[in-house]
Amino acid sequence: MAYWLFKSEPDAWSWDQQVARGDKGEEWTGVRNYQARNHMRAMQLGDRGFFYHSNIGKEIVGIVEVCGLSAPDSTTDDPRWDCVTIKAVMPLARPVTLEDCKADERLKDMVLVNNARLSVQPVSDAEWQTICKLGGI
DNA sequence: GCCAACGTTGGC
DNA sequence: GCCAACGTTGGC
Repeated sequence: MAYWLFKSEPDAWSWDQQVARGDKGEEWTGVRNYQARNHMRAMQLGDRGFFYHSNIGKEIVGIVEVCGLSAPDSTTDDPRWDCVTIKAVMPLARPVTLEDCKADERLKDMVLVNNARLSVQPVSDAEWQTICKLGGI
């Protein structure tokens, strides 16, 4: 199983909204970046991801699961763009901030730390474990 | 609100 | 295929 990180501005789509969708999940529409799209195409059902609030909070707040494979993004007619569907699994007991990640030697290679602008990112097994621990899970 | 970093577009 | 211009993201 692979691990990922999904970024969202809570103004546009927040963790609370994601939780409210329940097991139906939510299509992760609106990604218009090839790298991010390619990550979504590589996702398998059951893959887990962190849910990160950008701009406001700048923290990882929860864990999501891929419950729908990459499919055409319904918000555009442009056939280049796909998206997966994700559902909330559980919140972190303690949010892990970007600052926390930058301060932790074990997380210095995280994409979140090094490539702020990529909205869908891979997370390594070790990084996943570290953040879960920091998050009180 | 600013601005650096980065990705995309489009003219050549 | 290059690269300048432009738009967007996101941390500060």
